[in-house]
Amino acid sequence: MTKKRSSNRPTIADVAERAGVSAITVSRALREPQKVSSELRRAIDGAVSELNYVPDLNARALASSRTDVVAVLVPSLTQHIFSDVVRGIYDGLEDSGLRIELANTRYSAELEEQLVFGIMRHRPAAVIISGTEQTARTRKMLEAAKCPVVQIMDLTDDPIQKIIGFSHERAGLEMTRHLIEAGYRRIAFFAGWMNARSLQRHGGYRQAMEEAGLYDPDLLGQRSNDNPEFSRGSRQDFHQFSSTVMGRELMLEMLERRPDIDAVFCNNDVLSLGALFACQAKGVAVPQQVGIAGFNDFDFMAAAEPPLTSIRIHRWRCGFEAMKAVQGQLNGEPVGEPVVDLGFEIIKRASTDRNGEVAAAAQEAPPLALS
Amino acid sequence: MTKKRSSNRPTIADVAERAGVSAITVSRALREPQKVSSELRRAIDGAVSELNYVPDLNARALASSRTDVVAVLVPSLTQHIFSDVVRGIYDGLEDSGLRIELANTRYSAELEEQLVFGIMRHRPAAVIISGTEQTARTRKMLEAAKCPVVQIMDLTDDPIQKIIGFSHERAGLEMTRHLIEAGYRRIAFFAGWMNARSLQRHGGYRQAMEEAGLYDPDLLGQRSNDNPEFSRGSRQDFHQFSSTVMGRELMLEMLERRPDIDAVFCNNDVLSLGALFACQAKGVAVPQQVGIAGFNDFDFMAAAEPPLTSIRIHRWRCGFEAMKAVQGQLNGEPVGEPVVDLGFEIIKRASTDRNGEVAAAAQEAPPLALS
DNA sequence: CTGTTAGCGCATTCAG
DNA sequence: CTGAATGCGCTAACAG
Repeated sequence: MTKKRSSNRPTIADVAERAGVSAITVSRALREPQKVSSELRRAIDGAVSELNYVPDLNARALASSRTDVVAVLVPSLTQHIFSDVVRGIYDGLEDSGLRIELANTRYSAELEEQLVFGIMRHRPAAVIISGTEQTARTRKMLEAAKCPVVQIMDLTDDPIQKIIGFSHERAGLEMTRHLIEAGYRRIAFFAGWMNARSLQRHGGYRQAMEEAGLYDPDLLGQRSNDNPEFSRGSRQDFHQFSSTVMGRELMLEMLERRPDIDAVFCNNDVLSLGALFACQAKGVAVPQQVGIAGFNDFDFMAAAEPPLTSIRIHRWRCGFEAMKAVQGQLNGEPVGEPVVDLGFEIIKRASTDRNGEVAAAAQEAPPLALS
Repeated sequence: MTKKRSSNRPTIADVAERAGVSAITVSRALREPQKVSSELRRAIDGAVSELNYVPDLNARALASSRTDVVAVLVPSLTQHIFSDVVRGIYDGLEDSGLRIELANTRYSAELEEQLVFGIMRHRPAAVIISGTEQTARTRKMLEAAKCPVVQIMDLTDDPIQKIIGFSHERAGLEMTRHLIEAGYRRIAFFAGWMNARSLQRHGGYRQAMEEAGLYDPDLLGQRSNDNPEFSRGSRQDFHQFSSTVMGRELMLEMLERRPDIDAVFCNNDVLSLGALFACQAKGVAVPQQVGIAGFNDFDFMAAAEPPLTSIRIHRWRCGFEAMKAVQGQLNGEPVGEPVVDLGFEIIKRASTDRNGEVAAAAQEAPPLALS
């Protein structure tokens, strides 16, 4: 009878035999070297490299009912805001030996639920998930998972376990106040893709405008969300809805429809870039005739002509801290603060500098340091 | 004696008992429903949902020595070129039930080798990996893996199994020829982060320039690659090296050092955007005084003022096709063509339209009225 | 510090 | 179409 061993990869038993020890000693030498005498350790290491032994993590997962996979769910892979978050997560990995299973929820709570269900079958070591709009079933699965769960990129009083993010509403509020203080009055809001967080930002904008007696619902630039492309099967993603092209279109339309506007607050830097190009194309002076502000503070905002005002959010850090929180809990540390507010900063640049204050300062220290 | 069962999740045996069948029938009903009578299937489905049974994929992986994990390795998560590829890969997943383990190689072949080693311990169903610059050991591991391996985003005569991409050298060549045909002569090349593919693009540029007797090595704008930040532990990624800020800096430097240049071919659209802003800041007319071309054709290129010429590459499709190729092989289909060239398109826009052929009317607009 | 025993939960034979 | 026996490769729990 032939042995069942379909693959002829060496197993831990082969290593044990070769090193003249038992399998469990090999297992220990690999996972907790300090618990094995250096003599045996040397023999085992030798056998491992001679045999080219590679542990089977699936078997390990089954035997120990633990894995080294951290599941990460984000609504988009192409919006830099999330790719930066994901990069922060990866940078937080370092040499932890953990691995990332990344899932794309496409801003759909239903799809997210399906993905979480699939992920649970893997028994992940931890879950990092964006936002707070999980379905009831998703939340239940996550609560039942008995592993660290960290929500990111938003805030709530009622996190599943822990949430690390910032207030979109306050950010929208403060930026709008900045625009009002700068002297702008008819401030449009460009929405792009209206997800829950966009709505919060708009809520802040609305509050600030109402406080100042300036709110006008007509000053909203957006596209319908009722687009069949957003359905699950879509391959288009929704990325076209927060594109520079759309920012340009929205601005051209707004200049046509409401030529009296004197500023636009864009829900997304990418839109604000398009708005700037529209102004350039129409000969509209920024910031004198129209002020422009974005959201996220991507790198191009500082490089634009004129440099564009934005809200710097700590997206990289959000991912990084989430990963560190996961690792801490995996090491047995307590959960700590359930709500971590990373804050944000209003970065004032020339595009909203109607009175030339920033420009005056910039005379002394040019924004771009050349080599 | 207590049962070992640490977790009290239901197992396939519990379902079997409840449904009055054997475990293997449950297993089959779940994986190949058509091989089980509809009567039993109903009973099993009932038991599954009553018990809330969720199969343990780690056990399945161990028993079948197969997994549903596709490992994907890319050099960066934040450059849109790769986030678009990754999105294509995800869009290709559809309902295949496959999962993605995504790894970030940070443009380091050594890190890539370590990551591949780690991934192999998971016995992935397939591997999708960017480029052709794997180390010898990486290649060996991949060849030994006995699973589908697809390389992407480049071409080579000697793929590990299959490669899907396009020729960076030809793209560089054809864009440079376009610039020369448009009447430009002193054409600078902005490199940004000089990886293997950037070098190929530059090779194409150089060839075209030499053919025309125009090559001048002094017309290169780049930053040193010998930056310690690029080392493995870096949290900065190299993203600053292909940023809009850097494009602006490179252009300002070049205008200073070689005021005679009449065009720049940027290795990356993001750089070209910065170059455009630099021209605007200095009052340099695009495309009349200086032509600008990029690489990738990101969405903002069409929205810029003036719209920017670029090379459209099929990055989304590259990811999508790679995923489809993987699925095909997993379904037992042959590998097919080992080298799949997806090509590229030169997208000519106003920024290189020196003679006003593309958009005569669009250039009527008055010069930018910005400070 | 090291070894023995006994599974982890499922899928692969091969029978019926 | 269904089932019984067996082991995938590793590690937990105890013992020595």
